[in-house]
Amino acid sequence: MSTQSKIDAIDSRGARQDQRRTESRQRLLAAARQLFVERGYHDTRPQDISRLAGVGHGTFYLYFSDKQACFRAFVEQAQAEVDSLIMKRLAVCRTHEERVYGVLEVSMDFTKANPGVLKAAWAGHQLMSSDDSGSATSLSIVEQWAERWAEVITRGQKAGLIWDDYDPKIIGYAVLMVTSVVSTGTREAWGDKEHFLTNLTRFVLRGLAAPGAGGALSS
Amino acid sequence: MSTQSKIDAIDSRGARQDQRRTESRQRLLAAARQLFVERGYHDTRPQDISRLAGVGHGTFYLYFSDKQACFRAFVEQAQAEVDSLIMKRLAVCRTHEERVYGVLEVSMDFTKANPGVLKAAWAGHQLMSSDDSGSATSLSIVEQWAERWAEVITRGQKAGLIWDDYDPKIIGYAVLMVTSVVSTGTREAWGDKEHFLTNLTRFVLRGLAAPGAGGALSS
DNA sequence: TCATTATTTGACAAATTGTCAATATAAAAT
DNA sequence: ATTTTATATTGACAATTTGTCAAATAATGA
Repeated sequence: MSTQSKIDAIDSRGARQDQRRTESRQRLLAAARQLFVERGYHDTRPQDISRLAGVGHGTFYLYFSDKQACFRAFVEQAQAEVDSLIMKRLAVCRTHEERVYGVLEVSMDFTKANPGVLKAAWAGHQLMSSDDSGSATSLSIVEQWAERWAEVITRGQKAGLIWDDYDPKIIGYAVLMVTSVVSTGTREAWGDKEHFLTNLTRFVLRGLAAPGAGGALSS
Repeated sequence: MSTQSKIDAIDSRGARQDQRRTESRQRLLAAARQLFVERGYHDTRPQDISRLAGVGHGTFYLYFSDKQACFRAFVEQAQAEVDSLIMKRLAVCRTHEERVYGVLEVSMDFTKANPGVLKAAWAGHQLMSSDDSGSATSLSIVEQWAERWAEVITRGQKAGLIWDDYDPKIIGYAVLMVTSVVSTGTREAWGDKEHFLTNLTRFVLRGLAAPGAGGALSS
C-alpha cells in the first residue's frame, strides 16, 4: 500500500459511514428548521430537535457545538437556498426592472412555500451576529446581497441609467432593505402578489432611475 | 371612614412605596438594557441583571414574568424613546424632505449615543414576535411607524406630490425599511453622516415624487 | 470472522431559569 | 409609640434546560 493510499484511507471514510454522517446532520437540520419556525428559538430544545430527527440526544452535540450554532446553521441553510434561487433568476434578467421584480418574486414565492423561514433567518442574522470586532470576518450573506445590489447600481451609473450622485454601497443596502419587506410574512392587507410586487418594484426603480433614462431601465 | 376612602386606601399606595417600586423596575430595566446590548440576549442571565441593578434575584421576577418579558420591555422602552424623539422632530418639519431627513437623523443620532440599542430592538421585535394568530393584538410600534409613513404618503398623494399609483400601506412599509438602515450599526465605509443621510433621503424622495411635483416636495 | 475505527446513545453533570416561604420595610390604625 | 396590616424584597431551593462522556453499537478492512 502506497503512502498516498494510506492517507486516503485515513481521511476518506467508507461510503456508507459518510452517508450516515451527512444524513444525521441533514435530519437534525430539517428538524431544527421546522421547530425553530413553528415554535421560535426559545421554545425549541435540543432534545426536541433530536427526537424529531430520530436520533439520540447526544448526537445533536456531535454536529452542533451548541444550540446557537444549530440556529446559525439553520439560518445559513435558508439563506443559501434563497440565494441559489435568486442567482438562477437573475441569470435570465436583462433590465433593472426584471432584476428588482425577479428578486422580490423569488423571495415572496419562497416565503409562501416556507412560511416564517426567511423571517426567522433575517431576524436571526441580526440578533445572533456578535461584534467580532477586530477579526476580519468574511461578509455575511446579507452583506453579500447588499454588495451585489451595489454592483448593479455601479454598472447602472456607468450606463447613465442611474443617478450618479448615489453612493452604491449605501443605496445598495437601501434596496436590499426594501426587498426584505416581502419576508415580513404574508400580509393580507397588502393585496395580491402582483399588486404588492408591482408597488415595490416601481418604488425602487423610480428611486434609482436617472432623469435622462427612458421609462424602463434597460440593462 | 367612608366606603370611598377605604377603596382609596386600598388601590393607592403610599408615595414612598410607590416610588420604591418604580425605582426597582427602572434599575432592572436599565441593567437589562446595558447587558442585552453588551453581551446579547443569550449571554445575559436574569441573575446578572439583578446583580447589576443591585436587587435580589427574586425581585427580577416581581417585575417581569420571565426573561423574554424583560427583553420585550427593553425593546419597548428603546422604541418609545426613539419614537418620542421622532415625534418631536416631525412636529417642526414642513416638507417631505425635512421629514425623511429628520427621521433618519434622529435615528442615527440615537444610534450613535446608544450603540447597539436600536439594532437589538429591531432584531428583537422580529425574533420575539410570536404569531398570536386569532388574538386581536394592538399594532406593534414598528407597524405604527409604517402606518405613519402610510398617512404621510396618502396626504402627499392628495396634494399631487406623490405618485398616486402607490398603495400607501406597502410603500409606507418600504420607506420604513429604508430608514431602518441607519440602525444597522455605524459603518465607517458609509462615509460621514451628511453623505449617508443625503443619499438615503434622495433615494426615498425620488422614489416618492410624482412627475409634476417640483424638485423639493413641499408639504 | 475479528480487530480496529467511526458513530451513536442516554445516563449524568453543569448551568440556567423560575418559585416561594421567610424576612424586611412602609403605611395605617390604635 | 406601638401594634397591626399591607407591600416589597430576598436568597435558598426546585424545575427545567443545556452540555458531556464512558459505554454501546455499527461500519470497515484484513
